[in-house]
Amino acid sequence: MFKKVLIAEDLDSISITVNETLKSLKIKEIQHSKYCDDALLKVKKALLDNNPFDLLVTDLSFTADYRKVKMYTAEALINEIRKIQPTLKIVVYSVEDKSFRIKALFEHSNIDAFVNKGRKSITELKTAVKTVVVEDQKYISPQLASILQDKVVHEIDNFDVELIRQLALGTPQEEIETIFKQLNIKPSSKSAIEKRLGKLKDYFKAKNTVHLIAIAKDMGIA
Amino acid sequence: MFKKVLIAEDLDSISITVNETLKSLKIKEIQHSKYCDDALLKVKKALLDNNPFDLLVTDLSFTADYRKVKMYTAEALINEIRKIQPTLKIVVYSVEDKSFRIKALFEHSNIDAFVNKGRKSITELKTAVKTVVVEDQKYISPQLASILQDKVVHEIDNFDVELIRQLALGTPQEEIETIFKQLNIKPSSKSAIEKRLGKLKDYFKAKNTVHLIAIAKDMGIA
DNA sequence: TCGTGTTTTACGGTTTTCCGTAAGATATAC
DNA sequence: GTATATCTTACGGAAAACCGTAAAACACGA
Repeated sequence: MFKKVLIAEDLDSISITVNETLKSLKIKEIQHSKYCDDALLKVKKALLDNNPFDLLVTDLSFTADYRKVKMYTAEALINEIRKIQPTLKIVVYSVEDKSFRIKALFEHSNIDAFVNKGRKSITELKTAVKTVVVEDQKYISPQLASILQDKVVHEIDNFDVELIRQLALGTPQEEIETIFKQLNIKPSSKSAIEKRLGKLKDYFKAKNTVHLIAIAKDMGIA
Repeated sequence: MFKKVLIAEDLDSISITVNETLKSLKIKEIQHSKYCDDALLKVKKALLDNNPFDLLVTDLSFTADYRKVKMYTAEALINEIRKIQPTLKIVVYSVEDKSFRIKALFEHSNIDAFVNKGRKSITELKTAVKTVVVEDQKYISPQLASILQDKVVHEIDNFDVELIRQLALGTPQEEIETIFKQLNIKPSSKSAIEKRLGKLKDYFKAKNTVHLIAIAKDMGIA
């Protein structure tokens, strides 16, 4: 089928099964990293050795532990990888079901597949790998397919995310104005912030700002 | 070692490994449920058959899918189980690391062990099972042991939790007053609510209410 | 029953947020 | 260059949240 695959997954109970699954697909060489930083190193090394990986199967979030690392999310890892090996096929295998994050993965990180860890995800994972590698097409778990059409998600941009992040940090709106001016984020006026906040509350049907942040937290924004 | 174990875990990629792990501990009978509702039925059935389970190994959160079920969390499942088989040994195996939720499991649901899904959790899981069954003692993953001493968590009571829950739902403070009166929660005056809110902000070092709710969400309250 | 301490409620003033309106700035088309 | 639409900022009043103080209610022992 194809030769060299890297698994990035911190949970031992999952990586064992993923490993077995890939073996069953007759993959010759399987490597494994428990940390994003490790994974990046392996991708680099393989490139230098002129024997690059064909596929990366990665989790989305990596828990922190005693080891000091730079990257804690697949988004960060993929960003780095795309700089050195933009064509590497990437399958994300995660429990995450927040539309915002998944949509961004396809649109900004250019991943090839997203498989939702679930009750029958091993079969899905096999299908995803085949779809990506053999058919050279994209794949997303059927139960999540609809979110790619989700309009709301499309309408949130970096400004919104940064605004929500600041609010969640407890920054009062007046201070956000000065912070935005410092960071050169436009618009930055108090009025513009209030206005955008109002729109966000509309989108998410939030009764007030507190409610909005609670919703955003649940969706994985901020 | 001991005979009959039930695994409640919705992710196939994990349940396979847990199953193998328990097998390696020479357990004779292993059953498995992908839904809380199923798990409860199996526990009931085993009791009726006069051949009850000795141990439950369960995940904490179960994802929703097309199937309509009553329970989505181990807390709900354990509550029901405790009514019919209060002495069943319970090991929770979860990625959850929110101090509030874990502490409540030990204090209110009377679980025997909590193992944090992580990079070396399979070994931990084995230790936990042995500790609980052979030594008849409690077990918690070492990296989480400190949270059981966490003072802050101790100081929040039901009133605080309900208050935080309402705020996260976007209920304005004035409405919370009437809701509390309806639910017969005391105190209920606007002033009392404001006062307690102020204390919570102190405890959690929150700059304002929005910040407080963001922190509470991170801790697993509400 | 009274006194004392604690909890709960009431009230008022200040700050922050909310929301509409309008003026100013910028971009685009003609 | 001018008209038109859109985006950004400015302003002001209303609502909500914030915070301190004091009165009222309650709890409990003497």
